Amino acid sequence: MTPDQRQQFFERLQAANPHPGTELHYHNTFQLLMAVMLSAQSTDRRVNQVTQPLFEQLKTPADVLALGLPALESALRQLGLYRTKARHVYATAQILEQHHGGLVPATREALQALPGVGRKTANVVLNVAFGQPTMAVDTHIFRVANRTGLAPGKTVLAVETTLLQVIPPSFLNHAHHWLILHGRYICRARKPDCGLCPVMDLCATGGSLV
DNA sequence: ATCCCGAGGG
DNA sequence: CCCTCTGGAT
Repeated sequence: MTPDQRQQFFERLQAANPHPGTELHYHNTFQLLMAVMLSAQSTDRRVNQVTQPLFEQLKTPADVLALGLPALESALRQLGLYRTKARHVYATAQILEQHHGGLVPATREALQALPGVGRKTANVVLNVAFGQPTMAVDTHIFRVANRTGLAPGKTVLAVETTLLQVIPPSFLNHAHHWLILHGRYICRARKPDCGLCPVMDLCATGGSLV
C-alpha cells in the first residue's frame, strides 16, 4: 500500500467513525486496566455485562482486595479464562496497593510488571488513559493489518512496529480504535462484510473474501 | 507450543 | 460440531 493509499485508508475509517473510542465501560483508570485485562479472548460486550454491576463496588485496588479472591472469581464466571483473570486482577490490585499508592502506573515497564498485563494491555492503557501514541495489536488489528496489506507481519510485535511506521502521524492516536472497529464490524474474522467496506479498493484482497 | 475457558454464532 | 472473542504465562 502506498503512502497515499494509507492516507485514504484512514481518512475513510475516520469518516466512518468520527469519534472512535473503546467500547469497554469504565469510570477511572483502574477500572480501564481491569476491563482490558478481562477482555482477553472475550467480547467486550460480555466484559461490559460482567463489569456493569461489579464496577459499582470495585472502584479502587483496595476494593478488589476487600472483595477477596473467591468472590472476585465468582463474579467473573461468565468470562472465559475467568480463574486466571481473577487471580491476575487480584494480584495486580495487591501490587498497585503496595507499590503504586493504589494508582495505575503510566510507564510500560511498570504496567507490564503487573501479573496478567502484557504488551497489548499496556499499550491500550498507555494510549487510552495516558494519551500516548502506542499501537496495541490485538486479534482484530493483527487480522486487518495482514488481510488488507496495510502492515503485513508474522508476529504481533512485527505488525505493531510496521504500523507505527506506516500510519500517517495525524491518525496515530485514534488508529487503534479505527482498526478495531473496522475489524469487529466489517473486516470480521469469519465472514467479512466486504460489501460494506469503505476501503475495499485499497485492500490486498480487493473484496474477494465475500 | 500449550494451557486457560465461558458464551455466542454458524 | 467448529470458530471466534481488544492475551498472557509457562
